[in-house]
Amino acid sequence: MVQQEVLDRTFAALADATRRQILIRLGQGPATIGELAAPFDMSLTGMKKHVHVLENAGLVTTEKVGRSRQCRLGTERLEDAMSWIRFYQRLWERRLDGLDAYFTLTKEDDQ
Amino acid sequence: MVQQEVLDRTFAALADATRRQILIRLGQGPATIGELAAPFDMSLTGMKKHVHVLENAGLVTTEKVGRSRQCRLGTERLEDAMSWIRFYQRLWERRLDGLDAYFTLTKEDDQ
DNA sequence: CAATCATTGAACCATATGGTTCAATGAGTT
DNA sequence: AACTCATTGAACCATATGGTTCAATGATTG
Repeated sequence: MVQQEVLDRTFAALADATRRQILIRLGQGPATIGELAAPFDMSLTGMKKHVHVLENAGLVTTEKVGRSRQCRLGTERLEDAMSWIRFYQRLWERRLDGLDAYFTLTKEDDQ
Repeated sequence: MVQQEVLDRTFAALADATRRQILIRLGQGPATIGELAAPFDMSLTGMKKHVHVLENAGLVTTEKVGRSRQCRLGTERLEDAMSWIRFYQRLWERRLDGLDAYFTLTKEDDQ
C-alpha cells in the first residue's frame, strides 16, 4: 500500500466521532464488538462496520475468541498521520520553500 | 460548531491526497484556482470543490481578487487535529486510564 | 461595446459512507 | 441435541464524495 493510501485511510478513519471514541475506549483495554456497541445507540452490525474501517486503517486489530471478537488498539500506524501533520505545521509556521522541504524532513518517497 | 464537527471536517479534508498536495502547494504562497488546478489533471470546477472542502475545514481561506480567487493557508485550525492525535498517542503509549485521562490533558468540553 | 478570461452554478454520474433489518452461522451451555 | 448468545453477511436505503460537462456571470483588455 502506498504512503498516500495509508494517509487516506488513516485520516478517513479518524474523520468520524464514533470511531474516535472507539479508539479512546480501546485505550482502556480490549473489548468485543458488543461491548463497543453498548454505549452507542447503534446496531452491532453498524459497530462492526466501524471496527472494520479502523482495522483497514491499521488503527485496530481484531481476533476471534470463542464466539466473540476481541478488538485492540493496533500498531502505531497513526505515526504516519502524525508526521504528515507535523510536516505541514512546520510548513505553515515557517513557510518553508515548498515540496523540496518535505524531503528534508522525512524519508518517504511520496509526500 | 462543536469540537467534534471541527475534528470531523479537518480529518475528512485531510483524507484526500489531492487536498494534502493543495495544502503543501499553498505553503509556497497564495495561488488562484487555476494555478492550483494546473498540476492536476482535473477541471477547474473539480479543483474549486476541493478548495471549498478545505475552506469549510478552516484550513484555507480565499478571497476574490479581480476575476480570479486567491487561496491562502488558513489559520492554524489544524491544531485541533494535532492535539487529538497527540492525546491519542499518549493514550496508546501509556495506556492511560480511559476517558478521564483525556480531561487531564485538554480543556475541551467534549472529547 | 466586443472579446476574452477565470471562476462559478447547475445538473448529472458512479461510487462510498453510515446506517438499518433480518436471517444465518458458529460457539458455549444445559 | 436443543437452546442461547455474539457475530456476521446480504440486502437495502439515504446522503455524501469526487468527479464531469456545459452554460452563465463578472472582470479585464482592446
